[in-house]
Amino acid sequence: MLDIRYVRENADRVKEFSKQKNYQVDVDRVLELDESRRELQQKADELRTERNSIAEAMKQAGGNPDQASIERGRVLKTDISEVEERLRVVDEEFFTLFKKIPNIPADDVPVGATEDENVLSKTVGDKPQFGFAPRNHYEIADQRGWIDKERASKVAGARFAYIKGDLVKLQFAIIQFVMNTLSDEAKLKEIADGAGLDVDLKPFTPILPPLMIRTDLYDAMDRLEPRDDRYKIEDEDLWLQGSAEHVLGSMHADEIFDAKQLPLRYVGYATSFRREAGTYGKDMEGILRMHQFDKLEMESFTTGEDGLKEHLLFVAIQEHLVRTLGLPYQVLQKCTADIGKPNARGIDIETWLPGQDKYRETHTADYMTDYQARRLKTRVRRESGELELVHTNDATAFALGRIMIAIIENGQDEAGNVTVPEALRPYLGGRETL
RNA sequence: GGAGAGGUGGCCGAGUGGUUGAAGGCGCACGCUUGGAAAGCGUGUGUACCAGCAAUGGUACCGCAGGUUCGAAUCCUGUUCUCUCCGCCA
Repeated sequence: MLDIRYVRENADRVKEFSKQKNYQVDVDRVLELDESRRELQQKADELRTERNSIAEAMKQAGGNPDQASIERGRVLKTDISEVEERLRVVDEEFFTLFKKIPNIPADDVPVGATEDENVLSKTVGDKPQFGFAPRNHYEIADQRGWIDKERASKVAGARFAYIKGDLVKLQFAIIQFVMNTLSDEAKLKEIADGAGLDVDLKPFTPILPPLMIRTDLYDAMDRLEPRDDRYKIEDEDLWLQGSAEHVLGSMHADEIFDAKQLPLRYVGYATSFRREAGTYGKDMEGILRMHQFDKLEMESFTTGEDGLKEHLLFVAIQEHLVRTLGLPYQVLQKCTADIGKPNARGIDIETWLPGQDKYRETHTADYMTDYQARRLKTRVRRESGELELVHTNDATAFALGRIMIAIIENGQDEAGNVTVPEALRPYLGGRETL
């Protein structure tokens, strides 16, 4: 959520940015409602002031009954509840509309109407050359007995899979590799230096979060909508999370950090759930798009002035991870229409998939400024004693399914063996191929 | 699932329907003291919204939502979460 004071003073900019991000919001109506809720609030305050002073006078009088005051008190009571009811109605409409206003994009976010207008900012690594027609991950996995979707379909339906054998070992190797990298200060220094970033080197704390989240916190994270893409737990006020971001970012709701505690960095491992509504028939082969997938996700809380640097650090970490696995990739600066509603800035990394002869999205980095923190009420007390909202960043470390697809397709040979990236070998008993 | 206990400020912990935004303690900040520190002493120390240049003032908040009352942290109802015991269970 934005700061309403900002909207009052910059209505035209807010309208313009909302349009650039493809969100239709009636900003004028929001301001109208803002005005009337303040009027009603003031009215309610005045009535309560009178009620309180009557009660005070009554108290001074030793609690003796005074008919006039009692009468007046009764009238005030109904007046107050009447004003409160009007306020409640206005508030409801106000917040419903106000929540729809997206975050303001950072200055350097390219303006674009669709994801086709994302800007390619760099391409890294050489695509592997094969002396044969490279196959896609599913063909290889099928041959190797790594993925069983037929039985998964019997048990759970479409977009589920049993991951089996060496592919499971590979997943756990990747997890170890990431956890070790991100909790190592020396590694972070190497990454930050490589990207020319002067940042705090505090390591990430590994986290295994809950996979369910309450409605109010999900909404405060601005990740509940569209609900069609979420799984609701029947008879409970709970949803399955769609990304560790959702349960990590909401972790410190209603908390006030001491400035010294920041930056606070987490790397969470979580199985994520998505209904993939509206993608029927898309990416049905293999495990590229599943209802359930495992993901390593970074999340951090910083001061406002460190937020952008943190975002850049996250992207540098993502690049480091992909590069260290020897995978070719490209970095895209997402345009206004694609960064997402709570985002001020967003970067995608697409990794080369020879089997599809395409780069496909494997990573996203989101910089939310204080947009999420405002509703979560996650704040920091500065040295001066001032309270400020924190800035939140989240970014994929690895979406395990997708990165394993990339490893399989880039590392394949004609026989269906897969070369293990060197960085992962220590976690696979030194094996060079799977 | 059954039974019971309890949610008060950064933390612990008082609280008889009105002098309680909230005792007391801890913590923290500043000052005094000291060669320096500790101890000791003193002062201060919640959040949000509204008005105001500011000082400040008003309102709300004692898990949450209702209700009773001139007046609710305190009484009533519902609800939620935590803890303990039993049951079940990895």
